[in-house]
This record gives sequence, structure tokens and C-alpha cells, in this order.
Amino acid sequence: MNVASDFREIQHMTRPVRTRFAPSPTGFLHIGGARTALFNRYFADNMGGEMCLRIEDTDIKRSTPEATQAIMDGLAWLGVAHDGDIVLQSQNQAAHTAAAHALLERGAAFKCYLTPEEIEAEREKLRSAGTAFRSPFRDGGNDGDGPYVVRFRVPDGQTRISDAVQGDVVWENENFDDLVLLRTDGTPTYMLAVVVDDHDMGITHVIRGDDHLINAGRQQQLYQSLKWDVPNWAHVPLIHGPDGKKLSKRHGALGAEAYRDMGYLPSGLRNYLVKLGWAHGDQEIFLDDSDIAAVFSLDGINSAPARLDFDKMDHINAQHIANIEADRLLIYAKPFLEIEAGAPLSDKISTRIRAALPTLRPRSKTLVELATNAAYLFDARPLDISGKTAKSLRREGTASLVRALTSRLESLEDAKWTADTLQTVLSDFVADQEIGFGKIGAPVRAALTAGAPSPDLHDVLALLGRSEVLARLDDAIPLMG
RNA sequence: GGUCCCUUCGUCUAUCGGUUAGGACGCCAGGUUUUCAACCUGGAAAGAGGGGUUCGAUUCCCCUAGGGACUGCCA
Repeated sequence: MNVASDFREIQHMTRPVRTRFAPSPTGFLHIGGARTALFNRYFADNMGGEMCLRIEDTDIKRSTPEATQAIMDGLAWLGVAHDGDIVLQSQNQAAHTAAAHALLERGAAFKCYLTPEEIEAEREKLRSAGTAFRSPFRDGGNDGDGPYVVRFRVPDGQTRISDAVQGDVVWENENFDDLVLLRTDGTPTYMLAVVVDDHDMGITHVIRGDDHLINAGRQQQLYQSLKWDVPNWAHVPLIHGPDGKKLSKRHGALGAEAYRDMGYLPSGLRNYLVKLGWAHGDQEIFLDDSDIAAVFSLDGINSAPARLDFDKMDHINAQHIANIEADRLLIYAKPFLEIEAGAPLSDKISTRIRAALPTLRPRSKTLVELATNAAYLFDARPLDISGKTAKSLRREGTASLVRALTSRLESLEDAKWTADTLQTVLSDFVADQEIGFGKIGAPVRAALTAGAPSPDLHDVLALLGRSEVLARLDDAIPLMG
């Protein structure tokens, strides 16, 4: 080993970790892509490195600024930050074509004059024969004319990659096509562009979906022909739907924004997603991302595909709702509350909801549930009480009991209108009347909440406030037996 | 068709040749109880099938079956 290669070796080993998330702009941030982004982020954080974002827009026809924006919005909502500027692959064409020409010069690539029709006929034959495509132009000497593409001349032998998740994978090179590097119009293809960009960006670890596993073989050949260092590979299994099939439109909920709209907290989704296919002992709940980053490693990633499980997602999200700080919870919950209320929240209602948070948290797995659980706080008077709930009011003697309670409540001044004193008032009342709590509890709850899910009665009284309670009670008296 | 990847409770997973195969979600039963939750206790529930290797396989190897990816001048 000479000094130069020795130096390169050391440099390679000490190169700072740099990962990348490289989605193609297809319209939204795919939930599987979101998890890939998370893996890249946590791995980089764990290694004290960086994660870059690159948009794979080599296919100009199918790429739009809107789609790119949608992905960025998705990442922003999910809370996955990237380091440095966003790289648009389409901006690096010059480097891509330069690499293709370098390959051409050293005979690792060639010009192929086959027409699309000829190729199609050829592939037809090869498919039944079970062999890979080899261009008749690969060995030169018979220059054609007319339009051509630049193809990679697949080397002989075999290709072995070492994958952090899948282990060592070996292919006979005869299974690889002579793939296109430059199209007829001179534009680079994806396969060339990724290699050049990953190299130019100094990417040390390529962490992506295992639909790219075979591409890693192709790309490694390219790296080697270009005489570049091969990055570390990590191909993570795809996410499947609850039915075990590949995630598709049929399953709904493909994009991150769908999960946002279902009422998941970004931190809850991050927790669920990173735990899907990655394990660290028995720990399931990670409330703090830095705890994940501290223990995240590639060899904790399972090599089998995982199914989405909404029950588990709900459970993890519930833990995050229970623990996130109030201000942030309110920010995320606001749109859901306003949908539930059908109107913007008044200051009075907002204050009421904030006060109710401790009772709202433990019964809400999603923000949608939180909003429905908060409905009793902002429902307009008079409440619409019907069905089974109305029945609990009609019981003989209820009206007089409630009136008795009401007079005690009326005598309670505003300053003493707290959950604690109200609880005492209620239990004293029940004791004095020598009745079970249900006898007064059920109708009062019906009158105050119309049967909507609600916390302990004294909490309901405290949260609603003195005048609202008295008014709602008064509203319901005529309905009582 | 060809190449490659994958296979532990219903689901997500732990186990890095020797365990009563552990945890979580969900489910069931009980407790608490003022609706709905939360919470507490307990329970049922797994190594795809078949061959090897080994004193000993869930763990290593092979075959079969099943699932998946790729097979584009898409990414």
C-alpha cells in the first residue's frame, strides 16, 4: 500500500457522515419516504453528521415546482430538517454529462444507435431467454449514424455490495443490462445522476427503500468505473398496508398530509414511523427525538417489510398528546377544534379548552378525538338533548333534586368555583340527600353535556364556569321529570 | 420468465447456538367507576413446511411454499 492510497483510506474512514433524502417530486411526501427521511435524519444525528435533501427531478416532464413544494411542506410539518441547501438534480446536468463522457473516453460506456423499435424487439427475445440486454454497439468498431444514446458497458464478472441492512448481496454481471446513461437528447438518466450527485455531495451513506437494492449493484459498477469511493449502502424494507400488500392508492393515506389530517401529532408520527422496522430493545415510546438519535443505528433496522398498524399508531400518538406541552398541543389542535365548532374559537372558548387540557389529553388518541371530546365545552345553548340521554332526565323527582343542587351551586361564589370545592359540594349534596351519586350525576351530566364524552362531573362544572352551568341546568329543567 | 430480497404471537418486534421464546399494540377477564377514557392486575396468543450441520437449533446451510423488489431513453 502506497502513501497516497493509505491517505485516501484514512480520509475515507474519517470522512464526516453525510446522508441524503432524495425523493422524486411525485406530488406529495409518501409515508414510506417520510420514514426513509427519518432514518437518514436520525442516523446522521447519531453520527454527528449531516443529512441533505435532493430532489430527483431528472425527468423534467414529470416534475413540477408544486410537487417539490408539497414534499418540502410535508417534511416541514413532520419536523424533519435537512442540512444545507436543497439540491435540484436537474441543476447538475453538466456534471452528469461530464461523467458520461469520461466513461465514454475510457471505453466504459459507448454510443448505441439502436432505435427504440429495435430495442423493443430485442428485449422481447431476451425476456423469454432470461438474459440481460447487450447492445451490439458495446464493443465499438461499427459506428452507426443518426441519433444515439450513451450506454454503460456492463463489465464482466460479478458485483458484490455490502449492505448494512440486507447483508452481502452478489449478482452475476450478466444479469445487468447495458443501461442508458445519456438519452438521445443528451440528458442524463437517473442512474447516472444519482451516482454523480451522491459523489459530488460527499454522501457517505445511502439509506433508501429496498426497491433500490438492485440499483445499488448497477450504481456500484458505475462508481468503480468512475474510480470513485463507493458509499455505504443501507436498503430498508418497504412499508406495507395493513393487509400485507404493497402500499398503494387503494389503501388511502399515502401522503404525510393524510396523517396530519387524521389528527396525528408530528412527534407521534415520527415515533411510530421510526419504530416501524427499527427496534431498540423494548422501548416503544420516544417522546424526545434526541433520545432516538442517541441510540439509532442501522443494524437495528429489520430486514423484513412491516405493515402499517393504526391501533399502534393511535397508542403512540396518545402518549405524545398526553405529554406534549400545552402551547404546542393547542397549535396543532386548533384546526380540528374549529372544524368541530364550525367557527373560529373565541377567546373565552380557547381559555376554557386550555383549562380542560388535562382532562382532554388522556381520552384522546388523535386530535380528531380531542376535538370531539372538547365539543361539550363550546356547544351552543340550548343543548340538543335526545335519546338515551334525555331519558335520564325524565326520571321521577329529578327536577326537584336538580333544583336543590342548583340552589347550592348558586350560593357558591365565583371565587370558590373550583373543581375541588365543587367535588365537596357534590359529595355533601349526595350525602345530605342520602342518594347514590348516579341519581344526581346522570341528569346533571346530561343537562351539561347532552351525553357527549366528558370528564369527571366536578371537572365539567369547573371547566364550564358558574354562569354557563347554571344556564344549561336551567335550560334542561323543563325536560326533567 | 429471469435476477435479487424477505418469512418469530393477529400486528410491530427482542433473541446475535443452550431462554418457562421477552416486550408493545390489539383482544379477553377482573379491579377502579359518575358518562367516555385513562390507569392497575391477570390471561389467551408465535419460530411457514421439509431436510441437513451440531451434544444442542428460532438462531448456521440447502430445498419447497408464500410475500416483495427489479427487469424503461421513470425515478
